[in-house]
Amino acid sequence: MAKNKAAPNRMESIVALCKRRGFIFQAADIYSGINGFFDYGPLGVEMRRNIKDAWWRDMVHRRDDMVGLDSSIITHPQVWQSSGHLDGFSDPMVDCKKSKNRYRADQLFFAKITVSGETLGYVSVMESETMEEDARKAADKLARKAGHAKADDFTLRDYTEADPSEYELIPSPATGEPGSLTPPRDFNLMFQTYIGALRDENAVAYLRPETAQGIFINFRNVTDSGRVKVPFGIAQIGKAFRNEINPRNFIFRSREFEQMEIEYFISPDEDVWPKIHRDWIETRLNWFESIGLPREKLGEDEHPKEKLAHYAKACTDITFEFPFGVQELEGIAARGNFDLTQHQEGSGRPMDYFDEARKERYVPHVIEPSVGVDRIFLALITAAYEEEELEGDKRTVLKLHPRIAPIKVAVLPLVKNKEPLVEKAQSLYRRLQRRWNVFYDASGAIGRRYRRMDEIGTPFCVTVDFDSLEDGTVTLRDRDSMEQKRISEEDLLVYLEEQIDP
RNA sequence: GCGGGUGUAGUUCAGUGGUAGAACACCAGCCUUCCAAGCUGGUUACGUCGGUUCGAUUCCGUCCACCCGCACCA
Repeated sequence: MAKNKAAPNRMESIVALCKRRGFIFQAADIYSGINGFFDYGPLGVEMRRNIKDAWWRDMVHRRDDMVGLDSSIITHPQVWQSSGHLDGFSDPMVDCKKSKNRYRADQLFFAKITVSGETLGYVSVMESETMEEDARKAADKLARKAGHAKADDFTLRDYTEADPSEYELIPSPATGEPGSLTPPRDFNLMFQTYIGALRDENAVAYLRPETAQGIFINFRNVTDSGRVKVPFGIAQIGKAFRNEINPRNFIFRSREFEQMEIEYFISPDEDVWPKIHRDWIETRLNWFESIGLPREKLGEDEHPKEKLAHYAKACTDITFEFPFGVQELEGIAARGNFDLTQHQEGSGRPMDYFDEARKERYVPHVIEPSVGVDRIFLALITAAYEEEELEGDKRTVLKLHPRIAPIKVAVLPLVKNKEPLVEKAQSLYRRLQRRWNVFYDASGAIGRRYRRMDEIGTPFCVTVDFDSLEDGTVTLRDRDSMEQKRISEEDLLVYLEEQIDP
């Protein structure tokens, strides 16, 4: 993972641009901010919508085998019990302040060592096959130091069972010295909340850490109410929340983010999933390319078998070369029928599907393409950002795809103190505004206005000048090439439609 | 969460134990017949709380946030 030396500066410039032009703000920055949360400004919200709309249109509307869903954010706790998130997301951790090592508290074992009832101290070992012997050796060593042959028998307990008074006395496995271990701290990655006005412990619920489970728990609702037939997919766009231990890299890893997930249900035959898995990888790569991510910055990272969850058949990440390194953009997992089976057991409701063609029942398997809106946003904006040198002049430009750009067209009267120009420009502006998010700007020199639009990624500028009053043509200026051509209003509309709504 | 660094207009930077200036940006007006640079005027800042002090943006501490490493990332 080669790191670009200029990367930090590039990231800083992009973050500054996002703030300056109203794409992304630090959340609650008037109160000095809140770590891991972001607010999207007037341009950011447009771009976000464009990403989601493009995804929904291409993955749902333009396919025959997909339907949508919007499930609730606050979710029944049993959903997370069944899915495994409740257990998997809440490991208490212990830090050694001296060695800077971090341990899972339930994997760190300790014992109080005594000889004839007299306390000598504590020993600690990491969970392993030989931990009993290791602890015995350490205990006897402690005993010999104190002039005894052998320590009393002892029982190992894990660190979560330690009494708070013992934290100071248990040695760190790294240093062998006590006093450097912190109390076990819960790293519960799910946001907890309470349903109802009273804080009743029985009313605990969770903000979803992923949208996918909302799809699984509605599987029967969708198959019972729609006319879907395997293979088919359910798509969902929505916010998800994770208590990331350390959010980093701007919006790349944040605590509140938005996912676009698909659960694509397929037959359980073993020869089926590899091809469909592969198809989805290709579909998604092509989609990324279609919205303006350069192919050479996209990559595939296939998880090795031994790193997969026990139920998973395969998982391939689509990666992207961010300024801070190559990172995961989308995960495409073949999850077998683990989730439906879990919910079938957890809820007691059948999750099987009757395949009319095959005249048999089965619990479908699933391919899960899962991507973050915010990560796509960051990928797009970092890929689009350019600082160009133009004959001693500098131009900052966001080369965003017209489909993604927050403002599609700027309408500019060449000068603003000539009434007929302003009138004509405004009427064109009103006309385009019915269709797209467009912008009218009359202030300042024309070149300055072009550059302002470059910086926020507006792909087209249309300038109304004195010839426009004579023959009805306008100047169309292209953001990337900076070239201009004259075009009639009617041709302009056709051209813009082709470019903006492919 | 640990270690290091940082925190002054929107941005990039000055500066001082006696409460601050610039450039660019932005807004208004004038000018302007196609690529940021004209004229006039204007808005905007010492992250937070506390301590020391007659007085703190400045010194000290706390918290918050950001950046860089490490760890973490089901």
